[in-house]
Amino acid sequence: MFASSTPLKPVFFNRDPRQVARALLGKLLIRKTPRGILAGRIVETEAYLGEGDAAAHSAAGKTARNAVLFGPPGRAYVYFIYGNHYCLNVSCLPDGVPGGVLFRALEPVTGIAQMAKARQIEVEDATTLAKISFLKKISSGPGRLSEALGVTRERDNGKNLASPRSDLRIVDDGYRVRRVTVTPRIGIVKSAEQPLRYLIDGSPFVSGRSG
DNA sequence: TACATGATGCCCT
DNA sequence: GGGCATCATGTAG
Repeated sequence: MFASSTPLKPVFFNRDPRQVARALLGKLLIRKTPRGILAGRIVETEAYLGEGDAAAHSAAGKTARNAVLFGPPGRAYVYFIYGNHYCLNVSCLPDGVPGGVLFRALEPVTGIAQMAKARQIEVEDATTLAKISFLKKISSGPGRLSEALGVTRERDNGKNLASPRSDLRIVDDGYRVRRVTVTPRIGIVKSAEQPLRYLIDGSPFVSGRSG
């Protein structure tokens, strides 16, 4: 499966987070597990600029927690928040320059039953798997998609998402995004007015109530 | 060592 | 549309 897919190269991430956030829409985020492949199409992202962006974790300088954001591009930055949830980001820009993109929502593509199980969502019968209302519950939100793919800081922080050998990686399967919507970011206070949230226009799988 | 806070999601209304 | 669980991290003292 995904035989025609091309793994993204590290250079893909070696640029401004705004460019990366937009370019990541439509790509596949893939997790290899002993039980099978899990995959989702990226439909919503947010850019965090590092320097000059008060909302970014890197704003106050490099610490043990956020060191990945300051490292080489294409690495997973995972953090724990609100005592409940993990959030997955990817580092951008060259080694030494902070910046990243937060993955906010995926459209489930492969391993849907396994992802639903990880999310503790019940599958009543076979027809459930095709319902949009069901699919939307699996990975429409940063904490949700992390739980669906089993992403934790302990397992995945610092992992190279651009390596074909990695069990967590991003590939291009040739899907073309028709139209992109840009809005302010979600759930932040500082620098909340900047339009740095990117969505595939019309996708029912983005986070939030309306879609 | 203590404390405030947060790039959220769920449940209830 | 709003309350709340729950804890790692950073900063102040």
